Amino acid sequence: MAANSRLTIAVHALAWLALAHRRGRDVLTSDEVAASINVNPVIARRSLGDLRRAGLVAVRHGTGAGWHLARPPAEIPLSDVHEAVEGPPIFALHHTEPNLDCPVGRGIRPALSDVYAGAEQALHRELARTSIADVLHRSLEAR
Amino acid sequence: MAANSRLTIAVHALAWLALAHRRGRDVLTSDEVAASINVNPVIARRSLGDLRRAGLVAVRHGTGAGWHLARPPAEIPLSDVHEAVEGPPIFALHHTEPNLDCPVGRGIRPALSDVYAGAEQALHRELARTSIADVLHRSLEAR
DNA sequence: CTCGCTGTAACCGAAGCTGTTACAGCGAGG
DNA sequence: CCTCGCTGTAACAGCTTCGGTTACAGCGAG
Repeated sequence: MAANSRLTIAVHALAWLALAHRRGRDVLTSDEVAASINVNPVIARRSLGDLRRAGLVAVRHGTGAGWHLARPPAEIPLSDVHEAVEGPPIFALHHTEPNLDCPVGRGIRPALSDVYAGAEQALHRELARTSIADVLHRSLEAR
Repeated sequence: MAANSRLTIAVHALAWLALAHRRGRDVLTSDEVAASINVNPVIARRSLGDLRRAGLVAVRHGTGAGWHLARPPAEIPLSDVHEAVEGPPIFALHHTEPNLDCPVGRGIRPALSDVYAGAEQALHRELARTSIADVLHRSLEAR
């Protein structure tokens, strides 16, 4: 049960909001979003809250409340979604300080930090190549 | 304490083996490797075991036993190390099957699988640009 | 045969994530 | 101004993963 499905949940929610809007539904409640993803409504609200803080969705309160996209789906790259829901970095350095009597132990951390930063950037660039509109389009045709 | 430092530990071990070899030490014991990384010897052995299964290091048994690189350090890209010690994939799909009554729920999984596969490949390509020899060189000069 | 090191299994504690319950806050509509 | 539905968040349980630790069997050079 313990893996990073946060990006999956967020992308699913955004794609569903985009499709609902195209069908004339201006807003969806968190329960409706959760029902499509098949997760607990609180999970959906947590994800939607992350997306709201990142400015990707907006919420309406009161009677007839619900969520809607804050931008056209073609202008939401997955890299933005990833940033919005991002958990811990992919790679971690040593938990405990390496042995500084060893020449490798003294200099390896900045060297690895550079490599890991480059790897995260590469990931980010790759995710930027796909938008929510792309995901929605491929989901609908892949049937 | 719960992050992926496995790649860090493996790269550190390989760089230390490379440096020791350059200094005339043909093999290192797992205790010596662990002392430099400052981790428990069993952790070092688990990592070295992964690297041995991937053909990156070799082990000598009996008296005078120890570990040594199976290839020159310049021919060990970090992508190979990553493959050797790889844990779970970066992104996971839904834990439970999405709601198939929703058009998004029906088609989103293959669409996301493709995106995630591309992201992992981008990561792999980026890691392939750096070798153990590069890491060792930068570690020694970054003082 | 001895001795040092390898190779694993078993277990612990910490941390993260999902799932669940519970409850305060907000605002449109009556 | 009160009601009602939905949002927003805290608190907790259960599961999994990871590193840390102990313990022990296996192997081979001398």
